[in-house]
Amino acid sequence: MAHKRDAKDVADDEPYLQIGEVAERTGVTQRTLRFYEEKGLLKPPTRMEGGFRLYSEADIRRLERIRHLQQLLGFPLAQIKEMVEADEVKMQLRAEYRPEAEASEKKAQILKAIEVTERQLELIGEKATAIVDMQAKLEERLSTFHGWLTDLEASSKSTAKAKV
Amino acid sequence: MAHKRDAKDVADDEPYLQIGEVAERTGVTQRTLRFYEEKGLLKPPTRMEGGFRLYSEADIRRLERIRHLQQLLGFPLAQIKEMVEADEVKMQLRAEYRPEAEASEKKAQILKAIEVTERQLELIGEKATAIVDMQAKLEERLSTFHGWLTDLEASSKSTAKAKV
DNA sequence: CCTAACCTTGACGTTGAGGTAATATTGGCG
DNA sequence: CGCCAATATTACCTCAACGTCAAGGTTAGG
Repeated sequence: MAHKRDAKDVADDEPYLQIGEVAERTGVTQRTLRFYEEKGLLKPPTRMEGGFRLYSEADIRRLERIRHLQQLLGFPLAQIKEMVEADEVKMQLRAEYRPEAEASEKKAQILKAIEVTERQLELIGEKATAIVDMQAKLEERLSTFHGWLTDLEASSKSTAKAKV
Repeated sequence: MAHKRDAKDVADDEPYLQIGEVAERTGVTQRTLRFYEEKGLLKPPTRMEGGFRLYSEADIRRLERIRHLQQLLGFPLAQIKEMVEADEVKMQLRAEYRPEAEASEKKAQILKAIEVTERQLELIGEKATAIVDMQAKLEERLSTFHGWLTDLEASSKSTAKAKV
């Protein structure tokens, strides 16, 4: 078996993962991880001296977010990127938010957050409504069919009676 | 290929369109039309003796359905195909449905329709719920931000007063 | 220091969904 | 009939999103 690494010379407290472990844990291939990095979807992770990538939990959360969005929305990676970046901006604001900051600064941050969130809503909005009412239509048809079915059973029963 | 059935002895009361007209009317390129045909998303349309394709209104509706689904769901064409085929089955049933048919036959048809519709729901179901609650979450965050903003304005007003 | 297992970059291959170009027919009009 | 725009078929090109392979560097246990 593989030797288990002692791969941390960064911060000993945080659990850093090498690319292979991330791949295994998330079901994403190593190639895809490098590819996402290349495309700017994942920020370049920290490395050990040898150059091996070391992913943080935050990196992994981001990765999972990407995959989720990709599955969910079927958008091209460029748009997925926009989405995750927007998330990141909001996280950032949240982290930097100090109640004792200047009001004008806080206001600016909140405005930014609002802008970003609105953009996200814009990206998914149309899709959401369309998919929902497609679903509604299907469900309606389904219950129509069930209705027909029960009608049918009822009438077959009555004809049976009529025959006797 | 053998000549399965005659192409253009269909009455010309129905408006048939050539590929170029379809392309123009729908915004889909000719290439894409042929491609979809190749992939089985569109059934081979009727042809004139020379071999030119002649599309019916039904063909066009199907095409538009395909494009809609593609936009909407972001599924691969293979799945889109499943979807439209399911639609087609239902149309078919609807067309063949005669109230004077045998009950057992009608029942079978309805059961088929139900099965197919359930499959369609299955295909979009998960996606629909996921996207909806993503949207909900975003909207919630948005209103939270707006809340913060009004809080902020309120407190700035009060400090202004306090200063004076 | 050696070696197995892991990782690196680089380059080329593949698949899905078409675009583009070349060549050959066809359809309709004067 | 002759001409030319529209169409058919075939074949290669592209772009995204990875897969795969090669050649070599890195890490840690023995």
